[in-house]
Amino acid sequence: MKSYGQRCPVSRALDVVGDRWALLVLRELELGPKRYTDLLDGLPGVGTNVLSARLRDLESAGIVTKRTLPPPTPVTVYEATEAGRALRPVLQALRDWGEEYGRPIAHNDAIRASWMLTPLARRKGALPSGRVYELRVGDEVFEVRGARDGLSIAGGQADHPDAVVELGLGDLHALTSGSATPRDVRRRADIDGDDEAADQLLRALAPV
Amino acid sequence: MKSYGQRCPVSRALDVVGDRWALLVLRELELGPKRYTDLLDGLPGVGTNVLSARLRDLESAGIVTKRTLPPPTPVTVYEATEAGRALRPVLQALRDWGEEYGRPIAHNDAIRASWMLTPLARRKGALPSGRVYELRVGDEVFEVRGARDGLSIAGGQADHPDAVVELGLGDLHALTSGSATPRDVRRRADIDGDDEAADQLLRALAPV
DNA sequence: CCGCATCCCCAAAGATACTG
DNA sequence: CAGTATCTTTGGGGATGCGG
Repeated sequence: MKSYGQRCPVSRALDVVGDRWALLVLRELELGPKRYTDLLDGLPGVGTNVLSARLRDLESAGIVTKRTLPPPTPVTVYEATEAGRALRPVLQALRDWGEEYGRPIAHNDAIRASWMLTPLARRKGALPSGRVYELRVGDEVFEVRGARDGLSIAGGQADHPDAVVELGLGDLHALTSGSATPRDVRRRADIDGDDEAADQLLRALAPV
Repeated sequence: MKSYGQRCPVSRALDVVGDRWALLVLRELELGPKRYTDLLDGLPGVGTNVLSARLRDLESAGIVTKRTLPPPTPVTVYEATEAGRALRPVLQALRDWGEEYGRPIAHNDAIRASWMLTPLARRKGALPSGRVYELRVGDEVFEVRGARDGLSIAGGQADHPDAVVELGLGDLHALTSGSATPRDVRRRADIDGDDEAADQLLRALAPV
């Protein structure tokens, strides 16, 4: 994109992340590194050329790094750098504003589990510290951990989780939006491991 | 712009304010209502057609309102609505990020006094409550007020200011960036009214 | 399959001239 | 002053192709 050419920190920020899809790429990387195709799936509507261009831009701006994981599965993943993680307050401010004043929800909007889970990260005291859970929604898998300052969520499988909970996209949406209780969802969820832990996880996903 | 079509508050926010120039229009309205031509001047590089399109978009999105001031000078001004003012945290987060990670400053960047002053608004306890100042930089005029929770800045002339301080763009930049002291700037400033008040104002503009 | 690059087309932005 | 009209240029959406 062309620079605004203004000596103003707002416009200088937008010179870097003001391009279409740019901030949404960062949103996708909030829960950890992702592969190109997973980014494509998390950004429905983006063209493959646009995504690769945006990743190149963000990489040369020092906001994203491309890393190749070691064998035996040499996949390349994209990851937010320090500067990229520093955009979290921007994303959070946009999220807060969008909830209240953004475009109204349309019934054919695309939807992803990670979009519902990201705002729950760093929620205070929702889960016992040290507990590890695996949450599966559709083909998305997340590791949820209880930490002393709240809960953390990352994309990918969990190591030795206390419980594995699998539920549908609709159930997750109902749960996080408050239109269903943890108890409601529990009956339709597929639970593996400690039942008590699974209950903790479901309660942690419901609004306070 | 085309909607992202995603049920995510971040993208739903960007559906409304993600267009080029949109957030910068809100930046220009942070210090109060502005006329079309003043917006043009505060947004160097924007085309007249693009600005009018953006204002129309933002108005129909309920973020900006167009108001015609009563006679004898029937000028039309644009003003941020409640939803527009609610974008302040977004602008502030972008400002913070841009300071540290944004595009580096170029020597031919355009520059405006208001871009330097906006981040100073609502600064805590910088000026005695109730005091009123007028600050003139080039052809931009601002009203600065001491309030109990900090200082407030608005565009336009002040009513019965305790002091009127006029200084150059370079001096303001030097002052707010810390490369010049209030004492340095004072000698080159044009001061009208209470000298003590003028000193207060200059000190309030310098970094803590 | 994954990770793009290329191509074509259209919509939006840039630039400038002009008007009520 | 406050825009509209017009033209050019750029960037994004969509499809396809292609090497590893």
